[in-house]
Amino acid sequence: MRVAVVPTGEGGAWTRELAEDGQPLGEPRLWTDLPVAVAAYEPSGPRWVWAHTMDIYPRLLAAGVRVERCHDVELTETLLMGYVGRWGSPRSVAAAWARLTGGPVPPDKAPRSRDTQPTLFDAEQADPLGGADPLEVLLAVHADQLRRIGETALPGRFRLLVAAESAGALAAAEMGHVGLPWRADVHSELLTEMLGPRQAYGLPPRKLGELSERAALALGDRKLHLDSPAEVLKAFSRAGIRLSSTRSWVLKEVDHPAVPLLLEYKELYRIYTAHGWAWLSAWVHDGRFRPEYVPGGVVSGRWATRGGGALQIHKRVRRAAIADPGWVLVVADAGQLEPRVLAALSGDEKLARAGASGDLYRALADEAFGGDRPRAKIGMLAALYGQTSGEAGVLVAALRRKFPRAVDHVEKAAQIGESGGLVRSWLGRTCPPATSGWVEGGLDPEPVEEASDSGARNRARGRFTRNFVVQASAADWALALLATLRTALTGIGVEGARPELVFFQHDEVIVHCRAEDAAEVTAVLEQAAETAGRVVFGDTPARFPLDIAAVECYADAK
DNA sequence: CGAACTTGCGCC
DNA sequence: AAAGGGCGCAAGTTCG
Repeated sequence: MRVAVVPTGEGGAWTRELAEDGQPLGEPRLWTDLPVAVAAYEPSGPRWVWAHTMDIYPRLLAAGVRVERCHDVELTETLLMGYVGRWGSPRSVAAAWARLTGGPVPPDKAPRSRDTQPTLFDAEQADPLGGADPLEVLLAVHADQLRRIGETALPGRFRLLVAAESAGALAAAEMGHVGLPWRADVHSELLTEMLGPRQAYGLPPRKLGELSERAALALGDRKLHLDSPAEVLKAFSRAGIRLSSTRSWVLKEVDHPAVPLLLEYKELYRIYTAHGWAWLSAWVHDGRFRPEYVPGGVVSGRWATRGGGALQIHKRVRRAAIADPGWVLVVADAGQLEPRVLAALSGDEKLARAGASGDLYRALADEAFGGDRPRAKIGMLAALYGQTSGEAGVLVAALRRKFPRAVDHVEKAAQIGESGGLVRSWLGRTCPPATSGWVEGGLDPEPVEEASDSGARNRARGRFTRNFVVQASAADWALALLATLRTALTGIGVEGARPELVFFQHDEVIVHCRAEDAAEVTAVLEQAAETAGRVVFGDTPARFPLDIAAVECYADAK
């Protein structure tokens, strides 16, 4: 059964039971309390149909209510509009309703920020519906979505995509709610160790000051401002060294006494600004780092975050992610995921078998690169990213001789992109069109470019679509893993001390659990990875094993 | 003055 | 001649 739910704006909710095809089964029901309504239905295992998980579910979690399944209408609308090449069209329920009824399509609101708490269908939103009943509108849009899903080329896969995307949104809200265990005291000590003690507001820590002073002196300008690339370039040029940029890989090639100082400064400065004390006080509270995940925030289906930079936690500060006493972090990452996904996508059984041996790059090296593993890896990544410079082109050619199906698959995706076409992930997530922005009713005209520029742009587009098919299909798999996992974990441990999913980053998950539950969690993880592979890719010889480590500290996992 | 863009780095 | 995908973030820089 499905149950549609619309918050009333005064803390209550309207609900209505639906059949699997979206047709209403009973009459609308008014509840004075949203969490009570949801908690009442949840034991019967419904799929909740609601506008936007990240609006509703955090409120439920705050009230202690967890749900198993949902259909997120906004995320689904985004997938469906993307499927027909209308990426960037407004995705709200009101917009979908307007398209359905031929009314004027309201633009989406600006992205929700952390400190606003908008309610869908509140006063501000009531207008776009033109007085229509919000529950009726939700029902109509949902039923229409089910119809449109049925009309896609591969409805079974698209249904799975919608379910996985929606389950991912549930997981995102749950992870934002529970947070990654984070020891602020350990983090602060770490910073002091690396940077020197924290200074008064605005002043850089001692070690940064010393480094920048020494680097500036070495470049012969005591007042040189290292944070300004332009100034640094000028200083090097005065020393007779012309640089294309101040990127660290460029600097590494230069023999000058200021270079090692500058490189060390850059690394420490990075940690200071991105993961320093300011980050700590903004994002870590009560022993947990609580980022705001944005499911579907990346066109490829990867998540984004809004603040906190949860998907870019610097390796050196992972030392502060420490399990609660008596608990452990079970860290699992899908090693070599993208080449394995490519094997499944392309039906390249030979590549799949290479992956089945464990270390895919090792097997690749033995098969096609005379045992040279580093070259095998570069060749594979070059094929995935479209790199042709240096040695890469030769390595891709070598790869292609032994694994033609896999390499041809990404080459084909690149060709489609270069000629202006769209590509899709395995489950049907579609890449955005080449032009920068779709506006409702037509393409945004772009200024005419020089012929040479358009060639470069087409090739860039080809690299994008080439990578999209693999990255987005890997995201399909990762979402299926997450969906399987969050359900499977509820059966482990004891009430009040269940394992909790605390982190997800593209191809890696962290489960926080009691030490005595770690073995069971590990088994469930392995099983979930297996299930995700089978559910998403069906009958394929490709394997998607997880590297799993149960550790007290995140930094010890790798 | 803030907005919008650029640079360079971190993660995958 | 060169040709590496996706992001977020913070500081610097430029623009209105």
